[in-house]
Formats: sequence, structure tokens, C-alpha cells
Amino acid sequence: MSGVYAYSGSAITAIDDKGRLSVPSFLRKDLIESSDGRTLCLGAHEKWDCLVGFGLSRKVDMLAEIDKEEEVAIARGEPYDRDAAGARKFSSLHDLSFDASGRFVLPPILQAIGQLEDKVLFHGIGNRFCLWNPQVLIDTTDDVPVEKRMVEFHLKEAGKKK
Amino acid sequence: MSGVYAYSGSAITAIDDKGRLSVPSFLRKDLIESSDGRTLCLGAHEKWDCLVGFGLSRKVDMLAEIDKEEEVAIARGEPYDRDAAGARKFSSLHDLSFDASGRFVLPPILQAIGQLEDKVLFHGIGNRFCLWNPQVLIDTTDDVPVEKRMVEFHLKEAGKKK
DNA sequence: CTTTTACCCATAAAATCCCGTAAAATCCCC
DNA sequence: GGGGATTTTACGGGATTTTATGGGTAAAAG
Repeated sequence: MSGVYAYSGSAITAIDDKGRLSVPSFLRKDLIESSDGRTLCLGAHEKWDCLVGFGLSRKVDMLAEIDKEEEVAIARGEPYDRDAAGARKFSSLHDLSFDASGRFVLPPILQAIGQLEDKVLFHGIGNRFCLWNPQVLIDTTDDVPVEKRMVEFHLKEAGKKK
Repeated sequence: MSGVYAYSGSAITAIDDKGRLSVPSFLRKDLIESSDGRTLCLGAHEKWDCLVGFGLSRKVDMLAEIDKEEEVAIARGEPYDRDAAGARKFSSLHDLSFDASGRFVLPPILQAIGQLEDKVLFHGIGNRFCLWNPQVLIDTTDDVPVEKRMVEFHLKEAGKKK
């Protein structure tokens, strides 16, 4: 339920008719450890048109970050708005639990914010991971440093199945 | 009855004819834990046009915060008025208990202070959560750093049902 | 008595769990 | 290092449980 997690790798999964999707296997072990159970946190990315995810323990870290930022600001004699920081960080963040088979329900609000449709591309970015509509990612690669070839490969793979 | 609670996520609920509303499910477990029972504390937000809520244990934390603020002030040789701080933090704060189905009665004073009408938008900001009249929040999103898309989504959702 | 407040019952919709299966990945033994 | 056996995954579908909310009623307050 704490510690450092370095998420890496990528995979594509499908959203089914009920709005459910599987946590790619390469993320599960870390998520379970980090959350002390089968929980994942998903929210809007601050800059990119995608969702970000991580385990529960990171939420506690985020509270600590706010405390530290406040301390630094106070030491400098600057004002600090805790609630503004909290709203930015937490208001779009949902705790979702996935079942023994690794599946969770994507709340419609996150689906809307993440512009997700039928396919979702997961990829690790260190202490978090991102969830993209692959097409949206393809159309934005100029600003987002990911291997375009990786996205295209996954898209081709996903195309086969359908 | 103590510990760290990181409230996150959002939901919209309705106030019925009797002035009752449901605590969104995503807050209940934490509230029950933090309060050692089905209690939630609600008061006016210091800056925003909304209410803030949290579990009982946070009241104890708030007392500790006053101690710390006083300490800091004394260290700087500044005066500190404990009662003024207490009045600011506690006077609008009501302890409300919700029933087994998660519902509580919103006191008219709080309804007035929060400018709440028929729909209430809850959203976590870390160690607390906010209750907004969604329309008021939409009109304030420039000053309050929440995902505009989140508010708009909930408003649209709530619109459907009615 | 009337009004409020708390508690109980009802229900549709939504979220969660549980079981099944085919494809893919992994193991394992020669 | 193959190739079949076993396990894990990704996904469909149904059953069960929780929610959110309306409505009623008895205890409490005024």
C-alpha cells in the first residue's frame, strides 16, 4: 500500500457494451500492491486529452504534496490556496475497483472527459499511466512524446480482431 | 475515527420535497470511517459560494491546525486570536447524521448559504469535499479550478432525468 | 392539536458480482 | 527447443445487490 511504482509498457483493450474494460495485465500487479486491493484511480490528465491512472497509494502522496507546497509557499510568505490545488488534483479523480478477472466499469463521465470510444490504449509514463482513444493520440502526437509506431501497431492489432 | 482521507470524484444528487438528499456512494465509506458512524459535517466554504463537508475526525484536525497557526504567529511575534479563528472555522459547521440508506436532511441555513436548490453537485478536493449548486459552479469555474467538462456532464445528466 | 423530525417501506435504475468461454500466453517435460 | 498441457487473459451475458429517490407514518416538539 505504498512505495514506488514505475509503470511502463503499453496495451490496447476494448470497452464492451456495458462500458466495462480490462486492466491490461502488465499493470495489475503494481495496482493491486499500490492499492492494497483491486482498485485503480482514474482522472482527467491536466494537459493532454486523455485519462491518467495509478494506484490508491498515490492519492495519499498527492495530499502530502499539497502539504509540502503549502509549506514552501508559507515559508516564502506567499499565499497558497489548498482548496484550489485540491480541486485541480482530486475533483475528476474516481476510485474504481476491478474484479478478479481485472475488469472495471468506466464511469460515463470519465469516458466523456477522456474522449474514449470502443478501444483504449494504456501506456505507462512512470509513476502514472495514460488512457487514450488511440485515434485521438495519433492526431496529437506532435505534442505528446510517444512512439507513433507503437500506437499504429496497437491500432493495427486491434483492427484485426474486429 | 482518524487517519487520512482523500476525497475525490464527483456526483450529482437531488434535494427532494422534504429537503433531504443522499450522500453520494463514493463518499460514504470514508465518512463512516472518519466519523465512527453515519455523520457528516457541513459548513460554509471560506471563499467559494458552496458548502464544504468532511467526516467528524477532521474537526479534531482543525483544532490542531489552530494550535499550529497560533504557534507560527507567536514565533513571528504576531498576535493571534484563537476565538476569531475558531469562529471562522466552526460557527457555520453542522454535524448531520445520515440514515442507513445514506440520506440526510439539509438544514435550511446551509441550503441558503450554499445557494442550493434542487440539484447538488458533490466533488472531492482531497481532505474535504464541496457541495455546489451546479449552475453557480458553472458560472464560477473561472475562479474555481475544476474540470468544466465535469460540471457540464453532470448538468446534462441531471437534465435528462427531469 | 399541528408541525416537524426521524424512521420504515417501496422501487426503478444502476453498479457489482459471478459464471462461462475462446484465444492467447506460459509452463514443462522429453 | 518443440509441442502439447495448463494457466491466464479478454470479453460476453445473466443474476444479485446497492443506490437514489418517492412516499408514508409514528414519535417528538411546539
